[in-house]
Amino acid sequence: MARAATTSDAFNAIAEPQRREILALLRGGERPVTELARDLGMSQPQASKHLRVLREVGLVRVRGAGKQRLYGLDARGLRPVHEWVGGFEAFWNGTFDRLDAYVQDLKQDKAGESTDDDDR
Amino acid sequence: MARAATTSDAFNAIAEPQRREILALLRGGERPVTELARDLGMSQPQASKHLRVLREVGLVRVRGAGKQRLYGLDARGLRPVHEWVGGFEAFWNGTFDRLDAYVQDLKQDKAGESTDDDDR
DNA sequence: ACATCATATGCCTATATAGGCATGCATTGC
DNA sequence: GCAATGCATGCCTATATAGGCATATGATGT
Repeated sequence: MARAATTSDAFNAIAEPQRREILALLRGGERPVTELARDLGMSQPQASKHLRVLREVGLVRVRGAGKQRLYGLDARGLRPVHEWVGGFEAFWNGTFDRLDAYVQDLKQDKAGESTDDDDR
Repeated sequence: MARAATTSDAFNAIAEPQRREILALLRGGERPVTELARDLGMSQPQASKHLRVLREVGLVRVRGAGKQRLYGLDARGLRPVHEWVGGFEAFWNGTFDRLDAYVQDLKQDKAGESTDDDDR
């Protein structure tokens, strides 16, 4: 099987750096495709394709403004991502540093190998 | 070109649901591959492969404990992700609701087209 | 040294992505 | 209606992923 579709998830959608850049740019307000493409140094088709992905996962919205199509941010879909990742905050904070705990173990292991069944 | 490597980024690494589950499980402490595989209903080789990706992006660490290899969480790499996504918090909060703002514009645009150069 | 248990790798397949390019489609203005 | 502008799509390629399966590699105990 291949990787999950980029459109399956906000997680997958934002895995692509350029899409992240697009989203970042859109914080400044709505923009037409061409402008995004120019500012990010990508081709118009590429921008359109990335925007399509972002639209399919609901991170972006379009509205036609005459000849143009203005893309706007809809960040609500990022909330679950933020929450999921936030669930690990304690672990990089040092507050609940599981890492330290086992870096200790690591050092002890240098001396005598322990079975460490207590950590399972 | 293909998608960026899963190992290129924490963003890419966590795009895969099973890898997210692994990370979540590891919050409970270190675990050997087999156990992870069993608990998540995946094959041992698959677990090993996912763990390899997680290890390559630094989200996970291994330490040999006799015959076993205990995998432990190293969430520090998730911090940048959290921060990036957090940069959008104002936009799903309603605090700085760009979406509302432009729904307003939408209505106004019905009447008179504005050049919007102020928003660039 | 050997059998055993725990993991890592290799190989094969199906899928689809990002990107380049050309072109279709839509809206506007003349 | 027609030309022009703004975007979306289609087509082609290279790449590599997730997963299944078999097997190599590693460490342990006897």
